[in-house]
Amino acid sequence: MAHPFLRKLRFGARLTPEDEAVLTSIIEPARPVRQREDVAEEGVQPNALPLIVDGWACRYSTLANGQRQIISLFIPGDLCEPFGMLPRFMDHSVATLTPVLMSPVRVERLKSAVISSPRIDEALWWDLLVSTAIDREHLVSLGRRTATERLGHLFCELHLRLDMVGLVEGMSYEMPITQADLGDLLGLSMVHVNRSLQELRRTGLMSLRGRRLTINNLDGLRELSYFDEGYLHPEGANG
Amino acid sequence: MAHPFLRKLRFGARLTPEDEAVLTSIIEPARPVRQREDVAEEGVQPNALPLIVDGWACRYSTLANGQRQIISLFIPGDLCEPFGMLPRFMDHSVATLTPVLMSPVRVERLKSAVISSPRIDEALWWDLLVSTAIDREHLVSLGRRTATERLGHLFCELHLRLDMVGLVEGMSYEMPITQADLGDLLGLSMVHVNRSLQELRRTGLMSLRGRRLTINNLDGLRELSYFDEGYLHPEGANG
DNA sequence: CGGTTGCTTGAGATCCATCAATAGGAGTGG
DNA sequence: CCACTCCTATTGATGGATCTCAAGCAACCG
Repeated sequence: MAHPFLRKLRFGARLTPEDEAVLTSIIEPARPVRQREDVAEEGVQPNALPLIVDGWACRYSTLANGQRQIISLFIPGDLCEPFGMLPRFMDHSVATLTPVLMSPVRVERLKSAVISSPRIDEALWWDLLVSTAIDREHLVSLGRRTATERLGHLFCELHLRLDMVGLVEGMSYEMPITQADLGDLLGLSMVHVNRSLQELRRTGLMSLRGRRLTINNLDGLRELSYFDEGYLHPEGANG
Repeated sequence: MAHPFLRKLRFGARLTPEDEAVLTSIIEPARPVRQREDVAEEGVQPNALPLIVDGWACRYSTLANGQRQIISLFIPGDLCEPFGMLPRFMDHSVATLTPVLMSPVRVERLKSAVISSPRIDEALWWDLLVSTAIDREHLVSLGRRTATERLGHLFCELHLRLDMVGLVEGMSYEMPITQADLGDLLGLSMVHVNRSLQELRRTGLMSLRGRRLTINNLDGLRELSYFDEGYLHPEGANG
């Protein structure tokens, strides 16, 4: 099975076999990172971007009063520094939520890949723009959706994102993070996440047993949470 | 007085007089846009980015139930499409909040300016990265700050952003948007914005009479709202 | 003036947080 | 295999934060 990074980028541009070979060659061997560990940039390599191969991670911010807010959620195939190719300043921390396999991607090799192929260039810009669109939709959730709507919207989004990298089986997928993490992601308390999940289960639209999430009624869940897949651009940058 | 766009970019790189001349030359004459009007990209020009010269605008999203969430707030000197130089898809609408003077900036002229000077390149990347940092901090506010904290944080941020473009006099500045707009920006109801503003006034940290906001105790307001100016990088990309 | 827009206030309901306690499961060491 | 601990999920009770509905007021503007 193809690398999740490749699988995802195929949605952003029509990559040729040569493009895929180039991309594959710049992904260095993955190394394990333990659960709940900060991924300092140097922890990987200087001038290298952490690419998730397996497991989930996040970018987060901590307020002076100790509250945590997860800003972005990263799943397999995601670059944890989508702006990595740009001059950048490290504003926020990146941490794993589960055990993670992570490959360092060297910036200079990524840059030469971009120069070598306009399709790779297109695919990486598509990835960056989709990442920022996800963050914006996240912001809309925090501002205007109720707890159950936030959860429903997240699960609809994850259904599409995980499907792009081949991690959906039928209508179900692994959801390996804790309810406390969901709270930090969605701006809710852990207790309220728990109760809202129960309410979602009661509607019958979805179920969550153990770490496996199953969507029983996709259209219903989308309607409940005002989900419109457009922002994920699964049809590519030119679609 | 220099153009607000120039004033701001000076914080991002050490522009030479030649750089500034190049930048000035690509800013086309400003045209007025009425209050509360959508700024369709074509409304300005194809392949041109709306640059705010005077007045405030925003990017927003509307949910299926009619609720509005403002995603980004734009003040003089801001490009309403910070990703403008990239291939992009129009996800969200841009609208004016006040009467606005807006200059179209042609993408191809911006690109050649970037190529002509590494300092212009640096300044524009700095601007883009600060814009996204602002959006992230906004997300943190919606997720984890109370109503008064959100307002206080916003006013601290605006104090710095407006100061960069010369729109702060002493400790006060014009705050020309309505309380309903503040609600849509901060994920609150108009009524609650009103009451939270009163509470902030009661603390004496700031006051808001008419459309003029005055900060009486900057450190106090920052502490109240967990404001850390770092994300705005007023010292430049290399600071 | 009369209409519109924005601001303010009151009352009541709802959503969500906090505090506290319990239960289950996974790992760990004896 | 058992006792222990830690982590996660769950439940109840209560209070606080915020929303909604409704009304009144002030400023501005044609």
